[in-house]
This record gives sequence, structure tokens and C-alpha cells, in this order.
Amino acid sequence: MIYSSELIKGTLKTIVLKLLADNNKMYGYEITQRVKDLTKERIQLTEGALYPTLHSLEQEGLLKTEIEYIGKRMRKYYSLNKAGAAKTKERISELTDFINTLSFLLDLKTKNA
Amino acid sequence: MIYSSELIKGTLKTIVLKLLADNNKMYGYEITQRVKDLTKERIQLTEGALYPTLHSLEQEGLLKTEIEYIGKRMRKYYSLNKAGAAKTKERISELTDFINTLSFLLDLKTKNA
DNA sequence: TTTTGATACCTAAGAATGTTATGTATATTT
DNA sequence: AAATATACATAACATTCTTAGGTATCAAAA
Repeated sequence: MIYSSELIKGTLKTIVLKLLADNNKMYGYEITQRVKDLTKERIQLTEGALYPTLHSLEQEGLLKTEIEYIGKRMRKYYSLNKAGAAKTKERISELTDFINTLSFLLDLKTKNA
Repeated sequence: MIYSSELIKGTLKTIVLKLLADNNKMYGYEITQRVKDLTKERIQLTEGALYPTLHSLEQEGLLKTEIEYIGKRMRKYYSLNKAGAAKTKERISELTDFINTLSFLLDLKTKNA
């Protein structure tokens, strides 16, 4: 099952931040593969969504970047700076709370009639 | 805490369908209040989001409506039809699965360095 | 009795955030 | 040699919210 795309909306930034918190540094393509692996291909990040998201997080001042070359091929590594680490905690806690609320709503028992 | 608005995206339809599954019929304003109550005001549905969503679900052929008057004030009740009940099951199961995947991602332990 | 707040519907402009499509280039596998 | 994987990026478009505005009834407070 691949989730319908609306579900990813709103959670992408938090997922990316969490991965960066767990790994010193990651590059874009690596993130797409890692998410695919971790979720058994249920979540497939598109590059059209991921790269703008990374740029946006960078512009928010949460990430720092280093460019590396593997042969002639570029890699742009991203890592959390201090503000990014703090923001990541916030977002994870908010998303966790939201998930709990959602779970509660979905688990409510029918009180039909 | 009120969740930042991106989080609601993609889950609103499922929340509405679930409420309709649990209650024979509900009207729009009632849904906003019910969600506010159930989530201790953490999720506040805006009317600008809810009404178009209800219209969209209706156009997808998932809902039936009845109009009732309380004095001179209109109420438009929505309820699931057969297709709606089936779709609701699908969506709840997808969202539940997605929530599990997300929880897994968020619970991953740091493997820094 | 007038005003405020709650109830109850609705739409439209704008923002945010995805998808899909496309472009460029290198490296590896078949 | 061709296809697939790696690796970056942007742009047109779609979806789905928020914010703001509109209309109207009813109840409670000033």
C-alpha cells in the first residue's frame, strides 16, 4: 500500500527533521531512499517535494549544508544546526500529540442509535 | 495546544467520515463542535474548510443529505450512504496504517555517529 | 431594547504544500 | 550500447487548507 498523497502533506518537514536528528548529515537522494526503506516503500518521497522542502528548511535557518563530490557527482549534505535541533523537538512533540489525538478519534466506538 | 494547520491537511475528510459513521446523521456546525469537544479544542475545524469538504464528499457520492428547520434556521444533515460506509472503512484503515508508519519513524532511536 | 455572541449556512481570494513533468549530468549494470 | 540508478534542480499544475467576508436567526446580557 502506498498512501494517498494528501496524507504526507504537513508531515514531510517533520519526517525530514527527524531523520536529520538521527543522522549527523544526509543528502537529498539519501533521504528519499532511507524513507523508502524504513517504511517498506509505503512512503515514497518525490524529489519535487523533497528538494523544495530542504531549501525551505534551510531558509528558515534550521539547516547547514556542505557540498561534497563523489567523483564528479555532487552531493549536498544537510545537517541540523542548533535552532534546527530545537525546532525538531518541537515538531516531533506536536506531531506525536496530533497522532495521539487522531488515534483517539479513529478508535472511538460507534454509538449509533 | 492547537496544532499547526498543515497537520489537518489530508486527514479532514477521514475525520468527517468517521464521525458520520459513528452518528447516524450530523450537520456541519455540529461537526465543528463535536471535533472541538472530542479533541479538547486541539483541533478546531474552520467552516471554510469544513463546508467545501462536505460538499466534496457529497459530490463523490458518499453522503446523502436532509434539510431540517429549527424555527426558521436551516440545518443540513449529512449521513453516509452505502458507498460512503465502504469508503470510510478504507480511509480509516489507510490512515491507521499511515499513523503506525509515522509513529515508527518518530520512535526510531538515534544512531548518531 | 439594543447589542453581543452563538447558531447555521455559504463562497472566494490567497497561501501552503504537495504531484507530475522536465531538465541536466554522472556512474553502474545489463 | 542502452538502461537503470544516482544526484541535483525548477516550473506548471492540483489540492486543500486559512482568512476574510457575506447572510440570517435566536438567545442572553447590557
